[in-house]
Amino acid sequence: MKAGKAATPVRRASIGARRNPASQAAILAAARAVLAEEGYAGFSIDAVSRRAGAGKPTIYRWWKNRADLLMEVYAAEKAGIRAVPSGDLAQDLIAHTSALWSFWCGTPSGRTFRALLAEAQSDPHALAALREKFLPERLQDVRGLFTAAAARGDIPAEEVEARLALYIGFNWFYVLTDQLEAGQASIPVAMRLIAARGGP
Amino acid sequence: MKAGKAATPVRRASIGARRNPASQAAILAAARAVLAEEGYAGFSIDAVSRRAGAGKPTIYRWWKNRADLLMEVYAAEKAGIRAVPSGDLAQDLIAHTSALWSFWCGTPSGRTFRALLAEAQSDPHALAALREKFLPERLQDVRGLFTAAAARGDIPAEEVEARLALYIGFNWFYVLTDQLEAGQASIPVAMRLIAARGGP
DNA sequence: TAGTAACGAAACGGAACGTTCCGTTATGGA
DNA sequence: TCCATAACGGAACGTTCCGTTTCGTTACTA
Repeated sequence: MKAGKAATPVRRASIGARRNPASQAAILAAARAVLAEEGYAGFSIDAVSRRAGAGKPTIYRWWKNRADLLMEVYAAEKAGIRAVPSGDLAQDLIAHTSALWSFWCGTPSGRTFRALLAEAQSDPHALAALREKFLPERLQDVRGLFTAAAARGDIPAEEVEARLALYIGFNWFYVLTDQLEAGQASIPVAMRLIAARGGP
Repeated sequence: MKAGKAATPVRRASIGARRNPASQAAILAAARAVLAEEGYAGFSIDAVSRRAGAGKPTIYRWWKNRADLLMEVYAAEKAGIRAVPSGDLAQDLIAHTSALWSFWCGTPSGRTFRALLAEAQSDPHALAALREKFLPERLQDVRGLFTAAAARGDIPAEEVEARLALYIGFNWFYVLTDQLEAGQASIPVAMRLIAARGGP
């Protein structure tokens, strides 16, 4: 058996004068598989095309570039990590971070996310999409934790942005250096600092 | 005049059976210029080779790959940002961060650093070099700020790693999203949180 | 003086990009 | 019922870049 051959070498013929959702699904699954097995280094449109048994034009019919495809691969996996404020910001942040890191380690999503950040460094359009669409959507929940804490008076409202930046950066540092496993002990300490009350 | 033509189209002939330091310097300067003008997207060995008037084998004679060259470009610029603990961790961090962001904005180094992080996402060797050599060297000073604060008893010694991670990530988030200009207001707030005393 | 090795230039094979053709397929409007 | 339409997979396009090899030239070094 050839290494890397998918369980779905099925080709999909045309279904007429409209796009075939089965092709979109097959391409997404193939992209996910390639990222899981090869990482960003092995992620190419050609590789995804071969793996999916799909033509490259079909890929570009659904997504306008690599970054676009990567974002949808990530979004398709980002399952049920919801964050509902409990009244204790530090505990909420610890729980959410643990869940996020498990998600990043237990699925191809950590690699997908790293690929996404890398892609944004060479493609200005990808960076804009990351900043203006992807991140706001993905950070909606965790931002809610901070605004809820500010509404309770636990943290100053004008410090939400800085604390959110601390939170995001903390996660990025560990995922980008591939140190999620070793860094778990830092989570509670860091989250308590981010969630610290303002005044003395 | 052609856009992007350097001020040094000088070719350097052989100086005998030994490597010519002038070639190394010209290549570094060309790499810096390409990164400044084109960013990571336009940074290729071919582009640097053309710009420097040097052959590609000469580049690979001095550096073993792109990441290696990028790291030296960064190191060659990282001039005199020294951090000496003053006795107030928060103030030290604020001062150091302001200097770092000015350095990243006022030179090609911000772009170089982004390129370096991107490169490390697709090249395992680059990631290892980043983690085990580049970062420890670059972070020596700022780590010293934290250990000095711990020695004074201002922060717990066992929290140095987590606080350092918060610090690094904070900077990475703003540089990777190209938001250094807009994010300056967050610096004092974030640094005070990172430097907060432990106990109540 | 003969040997050696770096120099710039050019070309290599391989991979990937994003696009363009091709013949096939099946829908949906006339 | 028929036919224009458009997506399908596949192949090939031209371009760019990688890292390496080959070449004639240059000038130290032993």
